[in-house]
Order: sequence, then C-alpha cells, then structure tokens
Amino acid sequence: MTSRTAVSDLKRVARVFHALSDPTRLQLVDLLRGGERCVCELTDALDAGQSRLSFHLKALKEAGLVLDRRDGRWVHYRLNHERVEELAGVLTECCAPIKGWVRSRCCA
Amino acid sequence: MTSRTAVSDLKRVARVFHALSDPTRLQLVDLLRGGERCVCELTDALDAGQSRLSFHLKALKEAGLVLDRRDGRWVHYRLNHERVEELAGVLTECCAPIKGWVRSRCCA
DNA sequence: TTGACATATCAACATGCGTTGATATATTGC
DNA sequence: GCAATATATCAACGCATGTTGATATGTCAA
Repeated sequence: MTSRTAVSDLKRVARVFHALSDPTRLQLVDLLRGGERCVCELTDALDAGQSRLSFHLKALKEAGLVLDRRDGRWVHYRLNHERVEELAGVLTECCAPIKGWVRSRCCA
Repeated sequence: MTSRTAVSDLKRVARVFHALSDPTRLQLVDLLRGGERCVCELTDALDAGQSRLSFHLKALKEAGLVLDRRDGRWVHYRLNHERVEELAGVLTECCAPIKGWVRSRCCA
C-alpha cells in the first residue's frame, strides 16, 4: 500500500483545485462571498469581457464550487459552501500528521 | 471598492492552488503526509519517471508547499504544514458568509 | 580519480487553457 | 412577432503545462 487516497479521488480533487488556480476565478469567488450575484454585477465589478466571465463561471460551476439560478433574463451565481468546506477539509487533513505510519526507508 | 482582496494576493494564491491542481502532485502531497520522504521513495511509490517526479516536486517547492533537505546524495522532501494550513484558512474564510456587506443590485 | 548512483535540468513535443470577437440561445417588453 | 437585453457557446489564436528521453550536476565509495 503506497497511498491512502484513491487516484480517482485525486483526479476529482485536482479538477476542483484547478478551478481555483486562476486569479479571475478567485476574484469571482471572493465577490460571491458577499452572497448571490447576477452575471452583470460580476461583469461590472471585474470590468471583464462577457464571454471571458462566462468561461470562468462555467469552470467554477463544473468544479461544483458555485451554483447558478436563472431568474427571468438574469442568471445568479452563488458559492457552494459545502464544496468549499469539503475542500478546506482536504487541506486541513494534510496538516494533521499521520501517526503509526510505518516509514519505508529506502535510503539511510 | 469591488473586492476585499488585493489582486496581487489572488495571483499568489492562484499559483499555490495551481500546484495542487495535478493528480501526480496531489499523490506526492498525500505521501508526504506520512512524513519526510526521499525522492527515490517517492519514485518507487508512484512508479513514475525520474524527470517527471523532479518536475512535479519543483512545482510544489516553488509554490512553497514542500521543503527539501539534501542529505548526502539523497534529497528529502517534506510538507510545509504552515503553508498548507494558510491555504486551508483561505478556503475556510469563504465558508463564513460576510455580514454587513451592502448588496448592489444591478437587476431586480 | 574513476565509476556508480541520486537528482536536476534541458530540449522537443503534444495537449490544455485563457482570451477575444462573432454568433447562438433564452427571455422580456412593446 | 420583433427588437432589445442577458448570457452561453464557438472558433481561432497564442501561451503555458506535462511528458519523455538525453544530458548535466553533485556525492559517495573504492
């Protein structure tokens, strides 16, 4: 046994981290901390092109980090707090050192 | 004021998240949770090419997520728990909804 | 000093990602 | 239905990233 985490899980987690690996998307997440926002609000706040925002919102949505809701001609996005919390948990686990884990010393 | 977080910070954070956006690197982080490991142990565990591992370890190192230590002809890598904890903090902040933040409704 | 070993770096390549501008798809009000 | 508005998707482009195999660097042992 070399690892305690399935590779398929790692791929999934990697995709979520990738969604957070872009400054524009982090700005979006930051804005959404304040609550639900429609795309036009986000476009104004970031002063970014419409297709560009749409691209990044899609990336966040596919990673499960945000949820959307159509309201008439507008679409509102909000943080998926559960998923963000889950991800924070993954990182917190890394800070807790594993005890009783047999060290395989290949080199002295 | 559109955001509460400086863009320069976002770029820095984005780079760290990017380091975690690859399954191989997540596997490395997972292995390092068990403590310090030399490169040959990691190469064995992942059954990966040597230059490939070196590439990914460099990425983690430049993101500040791991630290290295030369010991004779071997190099040992370990998690930088402080940095991982810091990143977990960034995510935890996102889960705490911001109160008293005036909503700018551009659309009803 | 020479040879073996551990690790890092490099060059070349293929693939993926983010940007932009154009077009498509709702939805509303007239 | 038609025009206007909000958002999504597409195509094309350039750039970054991950992989591989070859080479360089550093360290030890004989």
